[in-house]
Amino acid sequence: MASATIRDVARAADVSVASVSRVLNNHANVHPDMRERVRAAIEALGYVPHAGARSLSLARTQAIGVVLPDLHGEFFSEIVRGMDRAVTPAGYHLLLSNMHADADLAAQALRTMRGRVDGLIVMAPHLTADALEAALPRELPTVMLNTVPSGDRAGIRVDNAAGIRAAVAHLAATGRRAPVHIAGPAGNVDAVARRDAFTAAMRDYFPDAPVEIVDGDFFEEAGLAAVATLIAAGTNFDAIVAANDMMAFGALQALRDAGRQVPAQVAVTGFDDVPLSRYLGLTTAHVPLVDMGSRAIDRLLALISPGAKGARDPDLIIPELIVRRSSGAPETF
Amino acid sequence: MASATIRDVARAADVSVASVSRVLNNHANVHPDMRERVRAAIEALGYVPHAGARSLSLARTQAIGVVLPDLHGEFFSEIVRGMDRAVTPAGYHLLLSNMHADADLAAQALRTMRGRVDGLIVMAPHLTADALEAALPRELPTVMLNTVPSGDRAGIRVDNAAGIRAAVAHLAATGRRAPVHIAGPAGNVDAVARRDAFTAAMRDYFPDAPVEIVDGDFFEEAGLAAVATLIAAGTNFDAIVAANDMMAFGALQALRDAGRQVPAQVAVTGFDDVPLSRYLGLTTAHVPLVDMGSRAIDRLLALISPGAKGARDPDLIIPELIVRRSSGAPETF
DNA sequence: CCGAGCCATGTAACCGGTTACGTAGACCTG
DNA sequence: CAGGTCTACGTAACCGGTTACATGGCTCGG
Repeated sequence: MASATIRDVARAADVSVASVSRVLNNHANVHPDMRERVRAAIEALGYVPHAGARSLSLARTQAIGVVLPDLHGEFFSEIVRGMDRAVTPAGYHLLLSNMHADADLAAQALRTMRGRVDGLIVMAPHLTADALEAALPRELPTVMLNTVPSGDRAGIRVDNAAGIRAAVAHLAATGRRAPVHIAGPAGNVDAVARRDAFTAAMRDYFPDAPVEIVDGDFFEEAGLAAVATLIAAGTNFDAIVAANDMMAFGALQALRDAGRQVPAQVAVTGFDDVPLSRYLGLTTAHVPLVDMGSRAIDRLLALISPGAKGARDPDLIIPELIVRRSSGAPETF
Repeated sequence: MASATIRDVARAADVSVASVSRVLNNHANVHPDMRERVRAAIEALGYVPHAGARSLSLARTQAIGVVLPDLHGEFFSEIVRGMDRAVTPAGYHLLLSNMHADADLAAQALRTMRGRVDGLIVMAPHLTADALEAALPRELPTVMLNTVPSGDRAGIRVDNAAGIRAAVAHLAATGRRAPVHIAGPAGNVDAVARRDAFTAAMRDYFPDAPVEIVDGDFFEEAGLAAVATLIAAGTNFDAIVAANDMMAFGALQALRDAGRQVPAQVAVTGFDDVPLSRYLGLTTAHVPLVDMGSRAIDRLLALISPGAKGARDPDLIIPELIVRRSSGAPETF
């Protein structure tokens, strides 16, 4: 009861496999009679071409690999959604794979993509350029998302510094005195860039205030813990610049639990603008996540087939600060 | 500059391709010397096995296909996350594909999976059993998620009736008088089941109240529109049972905009318990989305390789009502 | 010292498609 | 009517792996 192959069809229609293939792929110079015979045989046998075999022969899989740190949280799902949007109309599929923190496992994950996909989208904010370059297959078109630029690879990145700077500027403009930063994990490029940007922006906008930074890990719980730490230490602060939205949510909750009014006593800002932020009224640096996903795919497809690639989107995405009620804007939701 | 093949490695190590293959797959009876020679050649050439070719030969792709209506909203991302969790440790990949509403396109999407994946997870609450059965490849192990049961296919489903009934019972127990339902799209199995369940539950818990149902489509905007409709029509209601969370969110917003107090004047319940619900304090029928994804994969993997399949999870998931502040519980968030 | 048995390895067929090349016949042209 | 084109189709090689089977050398028991 194994599936019919192209040879079965050829036999049933009493023609050669080449002819069946020609019919399948709408080649020119096929006699209508034969086309009909083949069509009938295909129908009768319920034949469906074997994509794997086709890929091997054509050296094109019509699939593109997506390698992400993990699928946790809205951040990644939004990006994947954007990719899916762009990939489907182009007739490609998305092959998901998550890349673990460990560099060796990451390399492993990338290797298994060989012969499975036509191109790669890699998001590895937690790997060093060297580790990544060592792991990336040289021959595969690749687009990097929010990853240290490596060699001459194509990439799309968010201007972390601009986002943080906008948040700090906004806090200064609205009369805050002592912002603190909840940072992301140490090994993460984005986290580091945001942390550094915070320090720099503080020098510019709050030259007299001390630069207070609490460590976090991009998860909600870290936001909770950070606020607890600040309060326990008696730190003086009236604004929190979280390195991402999830930690900002944790901070909001902790502040509420501690009885501190937001935004009256403390303003809170995030980074990314995941969908949740709109609902919770979080001021945040908006990153067009869905768009980033689509763009990455578009770039990759252009790389794969250098035909009609349209206008090329910029490599650097400048986040725009969306002011919501967590930083004192009038209630809008 | 094309990638090295196994024959290149064989030539470089001066052995046969069979031997290289044996080394690659850790077969028994390979002399250590040869193993070393081959290893060296692999290293020198930077050889990486071609997964596509391997798949063709072994008739196993180590990939499983996931066919979803679309990737919009947290509902699907959570499920995919669960799948990803389960699939990675098993050494499989996830191949995403979205299935359009149109039955022909859906069939098309399913066909292109042939020879690409070892099994299929199909979520098609919007297709009829016939259309689906016609489109599904017969030879491919398949698990259906929230889809009309078709033939003898394995499937995992949510007990829609139980979820709605629990919500209605809760509203009755907390003294509500006139609940209304915001239904999902007409062609959707889940939506229909929930709608019917609402009617049935109303008969049991509110025998004297009229059964009021407004049409929706599972999107947030429909929730907004539904409330607008109800208010415009002057309908008397003090509770809203939305067919899913997103519409409940829309309803919450519309109620707030209209100046109606939640939960004092109107209670609101949802269905699914997407992550957002916890943040917004929405009472809802909790569906273990991540879990459902993992389970579906586990079931499928068991189907693919009938070895040590462990305890089999139940096919029917009974949602548990999580009471939050939207229906009058004390504020917990 | 011979044959059985085992070990390490090579040869070649196979997985299921695509396609370069060859060819037989139809048609045209001078 | 010979020779050239064009059309429709078949033969077989190829994509890059895996593996059944064959083979040659070794060890060992009788």
